[in-house]
Amino acid sequence: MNLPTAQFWPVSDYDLAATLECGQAFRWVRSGRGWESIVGGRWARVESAPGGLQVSWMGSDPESGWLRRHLAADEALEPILASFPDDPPLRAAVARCRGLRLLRQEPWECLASFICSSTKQIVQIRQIVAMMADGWGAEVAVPEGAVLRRAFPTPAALVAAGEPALRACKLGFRAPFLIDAARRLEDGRLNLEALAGLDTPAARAALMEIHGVGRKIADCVLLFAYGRQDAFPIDVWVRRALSRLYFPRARRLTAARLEAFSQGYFGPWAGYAQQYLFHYVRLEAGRGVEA
DNA sequence: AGCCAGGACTAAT
DNA sequence: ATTAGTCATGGC
Repeated sequence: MNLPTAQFWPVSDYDLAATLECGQAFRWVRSGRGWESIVGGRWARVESAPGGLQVSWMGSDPESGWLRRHLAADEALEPILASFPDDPPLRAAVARCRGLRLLRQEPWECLASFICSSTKQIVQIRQIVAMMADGWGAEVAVPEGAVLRRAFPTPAALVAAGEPALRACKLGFRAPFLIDAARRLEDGRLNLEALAGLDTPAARAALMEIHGVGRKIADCVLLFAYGRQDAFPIDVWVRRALSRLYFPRARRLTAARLEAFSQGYFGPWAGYAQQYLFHYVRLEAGRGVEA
């Protein structure tokens, strides 16, 4: 009954550590030699194995599409990497981060997490998300000894929790932003499912109606939850990467300049290229990836 | 101890 | 149309 289903997936070019700890998602936690998380309200675990991934999830349903989709395990990485511009920065990033995949996240969890992310370190974002799940996430079935046992809280649960309770989770000034987002989903002013049917600029504009969601956070959601490769989040690290690697002697780089460059230069998998650059410069910065 | 973090908003130039 | 100040909190 309360037993997980296990499968081996043959997959090449999959670096779990890079994928799960590169700051695109915040709920995958180490569990022995692998990682576990709650994905779409279901407990899951993944571990690297010779020639692929050893995965398990809670329940007896052998249907694994939801987990394959989340982990992007069916995506061929080779053509993606081959599409990158052949320049020194990306060659170095691919050499260092090969096997990094973009996950396909639940839109609400992704949106809520990145609302919490502004001027926070990745390790802190993980803590905040964990506290919110512990506080208001629904219990899910998990195997014995599991590290995680609660789903990410629903919008209604966070509205009910209220701003003071969210501030107690160290959200600070982001607490009212998160509640604004949750209310918009509750009353239908924002429909995350409908965003899938909009083009990227329209979907971005819809997300940016939320107080506390600007261009960068909107692009994170578009890329990490909707797979929009024309979304290119530029945070402090990517800004540094772009300016150092591609504009080494520009004195003053405006956001508009960097955005224009990122839109034209990186090709059909620009979002992927962005994450390779992000992870690469953080690794180079020295223990940039949190413990 | 001080600087910085996967920013965004508002008000003042 | 750009720029400065502000917001909260903690890792390093």
